[in-house]
Amino acid sequence: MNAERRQALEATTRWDPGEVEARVFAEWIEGGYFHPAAEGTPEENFSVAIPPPNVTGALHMGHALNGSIQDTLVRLNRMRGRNTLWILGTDHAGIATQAVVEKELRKEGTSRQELGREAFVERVWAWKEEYGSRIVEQYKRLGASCDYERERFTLDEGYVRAVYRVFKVLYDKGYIYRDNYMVNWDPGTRSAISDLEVENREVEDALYSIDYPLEGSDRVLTVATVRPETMLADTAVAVSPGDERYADLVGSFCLLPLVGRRLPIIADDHVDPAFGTGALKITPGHDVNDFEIGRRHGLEEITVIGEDGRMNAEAGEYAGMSVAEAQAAVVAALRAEGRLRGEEAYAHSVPFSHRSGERIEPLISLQWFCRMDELARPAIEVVEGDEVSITPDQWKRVYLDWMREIRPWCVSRQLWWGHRIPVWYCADCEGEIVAEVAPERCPACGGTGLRQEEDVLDTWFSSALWPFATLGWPDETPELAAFYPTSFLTTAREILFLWVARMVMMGLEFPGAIPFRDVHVHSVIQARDGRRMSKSLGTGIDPLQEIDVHGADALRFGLLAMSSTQDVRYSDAKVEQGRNLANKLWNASRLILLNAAEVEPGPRPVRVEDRWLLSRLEGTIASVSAKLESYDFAHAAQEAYSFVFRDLCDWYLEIVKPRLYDGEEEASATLLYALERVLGLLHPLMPFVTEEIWSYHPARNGHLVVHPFPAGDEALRDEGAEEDVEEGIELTQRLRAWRDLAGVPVGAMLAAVTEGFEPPEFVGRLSRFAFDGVGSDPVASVGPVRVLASAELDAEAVAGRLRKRRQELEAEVERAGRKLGNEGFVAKAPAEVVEEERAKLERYRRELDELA
RNA sequence: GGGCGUUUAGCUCAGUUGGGAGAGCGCCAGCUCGACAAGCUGGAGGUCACUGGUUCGAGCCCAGUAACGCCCA
Repeated sequence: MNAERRQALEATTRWDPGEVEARVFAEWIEGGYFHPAAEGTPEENFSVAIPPPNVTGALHMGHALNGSIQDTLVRLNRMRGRNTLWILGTDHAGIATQAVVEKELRKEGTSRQELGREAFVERVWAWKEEYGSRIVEQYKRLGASCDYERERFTLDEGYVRAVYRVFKVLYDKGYIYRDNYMVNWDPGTRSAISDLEVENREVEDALYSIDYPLEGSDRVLTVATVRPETMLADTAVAVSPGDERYADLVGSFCLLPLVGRRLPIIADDHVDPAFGTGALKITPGHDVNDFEIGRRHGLEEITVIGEDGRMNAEAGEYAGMSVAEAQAAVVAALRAEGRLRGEEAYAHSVPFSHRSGERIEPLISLQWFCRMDELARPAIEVVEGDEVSITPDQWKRVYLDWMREIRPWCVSRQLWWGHRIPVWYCADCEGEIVAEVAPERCPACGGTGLRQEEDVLDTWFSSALWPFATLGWPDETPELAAFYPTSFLTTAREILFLWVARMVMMGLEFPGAIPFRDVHVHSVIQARDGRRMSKSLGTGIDPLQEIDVHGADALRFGLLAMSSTQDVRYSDAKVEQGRNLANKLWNASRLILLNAAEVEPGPRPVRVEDRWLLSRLEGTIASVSAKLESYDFAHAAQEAYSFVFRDLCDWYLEIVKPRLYDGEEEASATLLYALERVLGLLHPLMPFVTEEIWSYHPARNGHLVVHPFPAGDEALRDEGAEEDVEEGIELTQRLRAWRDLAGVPVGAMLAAVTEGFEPPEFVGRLSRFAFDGVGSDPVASVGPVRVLASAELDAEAVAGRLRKRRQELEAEVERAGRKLGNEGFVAKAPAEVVEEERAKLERYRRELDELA
């Protein structure tokens, strides 16, 4: 270390991440450490595909935790010498991105319709070029060691080929088809959305009872509905097949009020005879259940609400009204005709769009669907057989439950931004052509009047191909050969179905292998008050701001430390703990690096405490490694923290200081060796501070990011040393506590003797006791130590302390005695447990005797 | 309606196969001791949601109750 560097290290008494992080990150990029050659096999290599963030998005806490987890494992494996690829990129987020650009257009007083499709799509690309890299840049702030040279986007040219290939193959297999079917129509985005994009919420509505007169009779059939306006599209009334009240009516007709249409009265199992009057109006055009009933009975499907959310021409005099206006008008008309029997408050579950927030309008619409049952079968088997493991365990069941009940997926969206569905319609023969590249003429009739399907694919359709499309599939690229299947995937549970399940299905169907071996579902970080973190609620906490204040290492450590198998609240304290650990490590390193003699680092223990430290370090390395490998990040972080604070700093550095200042070679070599291993161990968790400290280490011969991760060295394990030093530590703490409670001045050196026990040297030094005491009588006992009388001791305080200790011991003797007096315990508990209890009792009795 | 999860110190959370309740933060008292006040030393603080059961012994196992949360329909 030159004089300038030395001076800088001396002067920096507090870890300051600000300038360092950007500089260190640039060094990593320059070194090309994140850009592996496409060599080796997926079994030898380690690869991860990032859950692609939305291109319109900004880094939030979910990304930050997810990124911290991935980067920790990626760095661990890279340091272990595996060829490691972490591929990143963004998805095009059809609805979100289109919405952002449409908003811009509105401000400019224009619209996408005015621009036309081609110009609009160009405009979105321009937006993407300008703002789309924001979130990628933010991942760098976190320290994420992704391969930024292999960044991908779901609308890249190559990626589009993958999407079209998949569409064509699934179409040819008959899985993808076009059908008039009931979909979740989102009036907000004017597009169909999938079941998974719908959220059901409790809503307080009114339940109206309406009398439908029976044909040729004075009787009426009363039905209940929360949507009276849809009665205009009623095509039947249904009752339960077993319902005796209506058995005679099945097969006859009633008349639809306001409209006058004859409605057949049918019997269907779906009707719950206990709900309302047991008679249900059937509106196949506007209700999911009614649609199913309608198809079973071959009912007419009438549509009275249009895609704009307004009543259409079929609604007659109500045409042009919004749904709410129509409802009011229909209710008023029914009341005027005396058909409204009742109205009561009614709470029920209503679907809303996750995309626009608007209430879903179930509509029959011509859409593209993908049948999922065949695709799901193998995806169920690989998880049942643990070929793909999902942890924590509960998520495996959730995945399987959903997969076993899987339904067709509506994959078309009425948008312009996305993968335009690769289907062309022939104007001449009305043929339907599916092709990976635009056909010039119709293969059936040779006609050239081809028109491409207007709709685009659901963004998740392309995201489902992420693990292999990012590696170049459908081409047989070196990347695909080297890195597929990927090693693991970590994600939030909310996209387990939306994304993870679909990746498994597509991976098995296309490259023909599972996309990843392990899926780890991480916790959701909630706001400090336990509410959901959300921009609209104003409860979000910005990870970049936390990085600005505390440093990326602190945030990473904090997030890992607070993560769990359940949801957790964001903990500022844990992030501060991370910051404190970085600072502690920095300062402990300064102590070592500025004072160590110029020696080759290596374990050179001379005293029991040296062997203790080396052994504890081995234990920590083994334990932290095992916890990281099993996705137990919180305990790994906790253990690393505790080793640095307690073992290394509170005890070892305090114990070894005099030898370090004396320039003792053995102590220096051992400390430098331990520091090297600690930096390696902590690097995956806190890459910046460890890399920066490493730059001052005399053994450095390259960046820490590719330094070998410390492997276990069983030869350094020493149980005896661990026991001896732990005993010394405990005694030191008892002596310190005794001093404090006996009111001894802080600096005073106390005289004492030990009986039949030679404590390690550091015990007396750190507790300020001189064990070579001569002369006066013992005035107190602390374990094996007899404290001798001296002027520093306040007799009354000492006596008080003695009384307190005696009370403690009496309570313990009483407790142990009672336990051993229990015949059941002595007879049935394992012998070793009983023996342990006897030994305790003995020890307490002895100390009590000594105090008397 | 079905399923899952949670309830432990003032706060946020750990508690492995049942054998004397832990951490971080906060709190109290003390400490400019040649790395660090983002620090050091010592301390206080818990009817482990509730009820019952199994057991020599339950935070942990079983049954039930309550509150909160999530997913699916």
